[in-house]
Amino acid sequence: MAGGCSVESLVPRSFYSRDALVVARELLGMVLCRGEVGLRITETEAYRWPDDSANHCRMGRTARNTPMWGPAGHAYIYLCYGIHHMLNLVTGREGDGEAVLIRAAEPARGLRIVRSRRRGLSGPGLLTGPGKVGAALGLDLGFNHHALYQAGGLELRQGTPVGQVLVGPRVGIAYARPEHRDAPWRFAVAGTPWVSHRRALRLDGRTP
DNA sequence: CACAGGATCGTT
DNA sequence: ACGATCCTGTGT
Repeated sequence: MAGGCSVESLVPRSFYSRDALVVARELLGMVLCRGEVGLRITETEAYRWPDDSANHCRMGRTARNTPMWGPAGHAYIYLCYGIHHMLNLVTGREGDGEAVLIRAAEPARGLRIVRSRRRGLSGPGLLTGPGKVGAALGLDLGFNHHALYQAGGLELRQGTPVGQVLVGPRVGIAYARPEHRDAPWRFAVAGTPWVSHRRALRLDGRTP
């Protein structure tokens, strides 16, 4: 009906069925759509399997992390600090516990609605942070397990190519083992203010 | 710009 | 108890 996002093609299921590191990088520039709102992804983090002590799946299967063990292309959403709904996209092979966290985006469509869901704010502070992205999309736990490759509800659509890519360590995982805490598994679009914790990022050696 | 503290609740 | 966080207030 009202979905002006549909001019871009849906990202197919096969896109997600690869290593979280590959998917995290390629998600940059793609557009998350829900109703009138479209958000162009500018920052992601990969949570890998099996060797990642920062992963919610590190302790094995629990009620919360159930979606991460399922098929790729579905949403894993969890409540952080009792307040924020964090959006992850499940990646890899079914039975692996891996996903990509969407950490930041820039508004592509529906800025009015985004601002209304974000206290009327303007500028990069609107969408630079995973809790902010969840709020801007109006997400809650009802979107857990949702298939992003199907039209309707929450969708991922093809966007515009990105230029150079920034890489750096993931945020908020000080508890992880050093080799995982310091691993450059965070990715961001270079040259845009719509990215969080930019200080810890550097230009990636091998960018197009 | 940097840092401290509170909010708030499902998960472990 | 503790978060893959955010916002506000205070100080440089």
